[in-house]
Amino acid sequence: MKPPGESGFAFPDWAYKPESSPGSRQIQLWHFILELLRKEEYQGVIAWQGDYGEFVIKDPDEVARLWGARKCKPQMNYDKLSRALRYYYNKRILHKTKGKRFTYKFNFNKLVLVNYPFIDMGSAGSGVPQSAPPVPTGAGTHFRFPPSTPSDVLSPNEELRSPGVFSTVARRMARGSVSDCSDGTSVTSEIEEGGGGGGEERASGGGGAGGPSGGGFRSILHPRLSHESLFRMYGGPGNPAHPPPRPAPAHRVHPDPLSPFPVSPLPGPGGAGLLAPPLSPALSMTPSSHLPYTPSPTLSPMLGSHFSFNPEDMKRYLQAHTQSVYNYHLSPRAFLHYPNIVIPQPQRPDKGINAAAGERGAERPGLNSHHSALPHPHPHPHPLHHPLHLGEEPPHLSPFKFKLQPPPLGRKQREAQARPGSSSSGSLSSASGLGSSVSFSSDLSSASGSGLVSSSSSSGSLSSAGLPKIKVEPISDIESEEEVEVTDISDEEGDEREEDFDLFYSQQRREQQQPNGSAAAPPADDDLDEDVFKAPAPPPPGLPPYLGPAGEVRRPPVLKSEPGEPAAPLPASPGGTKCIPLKLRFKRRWSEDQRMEASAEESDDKKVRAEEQEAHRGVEENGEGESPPPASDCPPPLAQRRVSAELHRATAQLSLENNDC
DNA sequence: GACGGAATAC
DNA sequence: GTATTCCGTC
Repeated sequence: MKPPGESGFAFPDWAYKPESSPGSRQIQLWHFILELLRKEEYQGVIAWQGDYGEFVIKDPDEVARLWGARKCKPQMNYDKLSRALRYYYNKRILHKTKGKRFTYKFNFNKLVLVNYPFIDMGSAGSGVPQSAPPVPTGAGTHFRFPPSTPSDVLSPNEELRSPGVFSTVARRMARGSVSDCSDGTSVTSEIEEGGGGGGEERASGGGGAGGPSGGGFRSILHPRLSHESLFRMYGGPGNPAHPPPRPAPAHRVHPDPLSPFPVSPLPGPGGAGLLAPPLSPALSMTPSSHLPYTPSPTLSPMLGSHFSFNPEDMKRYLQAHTQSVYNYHLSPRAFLHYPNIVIPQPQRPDKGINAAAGERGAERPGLNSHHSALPHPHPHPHPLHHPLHLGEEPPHLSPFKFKLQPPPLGRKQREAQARPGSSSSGSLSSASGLGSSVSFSSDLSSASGSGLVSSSSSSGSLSSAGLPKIKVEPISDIESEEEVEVTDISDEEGDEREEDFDLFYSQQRREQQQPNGSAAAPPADDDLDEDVFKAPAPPPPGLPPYLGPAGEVRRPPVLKSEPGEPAAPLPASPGGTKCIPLKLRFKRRWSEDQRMEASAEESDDKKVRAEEQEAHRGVEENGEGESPPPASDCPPPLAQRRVSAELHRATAQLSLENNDC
């Protein structure tokens, strides 16, 4: 009905996109496996089995042969293929089901996050019970991982038998799966991009199955896509097939309207049904330990049916997983890859975040304490978690300031504070390291996006990726919970987890433990983090605080609790006995001035920021002239002039004062 | 059968 | 980076 480009995309493009598998220009083995798995004709050689995500290779040789054919490796055999599969263990894409021959299991967690970085989980503030209802996949059940369209989801009837769920492209791919090198491969590699090719629907495809979908996946693949794209793609819960690009929807940010869930993130008592999304086996793949959740087959209408890469499913899946993942110590790092991922924001004003909830280990199954795992450390209603849009974001669309959130606490701090019950008083609301950590990561992006991070004179590193220099690793221990049967990745996992936590916490600690931090505070002592979190590090000496007057913005209210004024170590009063460094004095003064001005003028953010930057620039020059200013925006002449004047005045004054010391 | 190191190809 | 190939080990 529709041109391939727009019609059902069933099989996510990324599965075949080179970009999705760096280093590999062809279909990846796991893609291939999935492909076979979903095709009835191959049920005889490979099929889903047992647990969710678990499959068995009934005919290793045949599978190998097929794989070999696809890859033009006639010499392929199960031994080799299995080697390849084993490599997936490390990547956590797969693991072996021990004790069962030729039986492996997908780790969809990994797959999803890795391949759906664009998925916005913002609406996930809602509460998807982390305990996803298991999908009863009886033997032979169709667990359609990849191929599925919204229509599938919406029409359970069809789902179980429509092989046609494959999009045209997918189908072609499918064909390719069995084709020999002669043409299959080439076709494969070509069409994937095209999407424009004619549609040859082979299997029962025909009309409905491939049904309309919300635009191509392709379009949203870009890691830096904005919410618009995302939501456009989703088409909103109500209308999955929403093709028309909406003009910069105002609700793009965590639009409740788009949330498939009720306003309240909390699964009301017994409200489970509502909260139970058609989760994929993915979740249950790691049912293990932490989640003594009770399977409730009745939860979702589609539950038993299938899980697919359908955006809806994926979204739900991710949301759910996000929740669970936090409880299970998902590595924040995983999210660092994807600034666009907006972690669910509980935004629940109430709350005492017993965040510790999110704490490792002790999970209360049915509970939603996990929400508190993602608390917004800031009281502000501000959607600080605004995903990074970098330059792409029209100014008018970004009514939010980007603020860096308190960096993560260090391990010690964490232990001290985030401990169970983590007194940590409301202040570090965060308690829940993870939640914050995540938001932190996204904030990082923001910061960098604002040009506040890159600084270092350097090239346009900013533009290149828009991402802060964060050392990211492909690993995503999304799975802190491994099944018993899972292969041994335990140690590595644990370590990573630790690390991840540290990453986050140490950042916070840095900020928190350095009352005297703002001005001086080079990354100081934080062990392992430095190399990982380059960007968020406290504003380098030469850099202006993120925004706003130094005194205000820099230190998040939550941290404010004690003696920790930025310039803290120094007497609050200018006339203090101590000798305040020129720089600091200036800063303070400047802040004051700014504040006054601000109140008087209500100048907008941008301006202030610019001014501030200017100011600091001035400081640098006057003072120790440390690092070059972020070659960023050019402040409005007006402001600049004013700033300049102000600067001079203040500087002079300060100089005088300084002499007293 | 399963695992994983090492070298290598792409 | 993702396989493929070999191969030794359990």
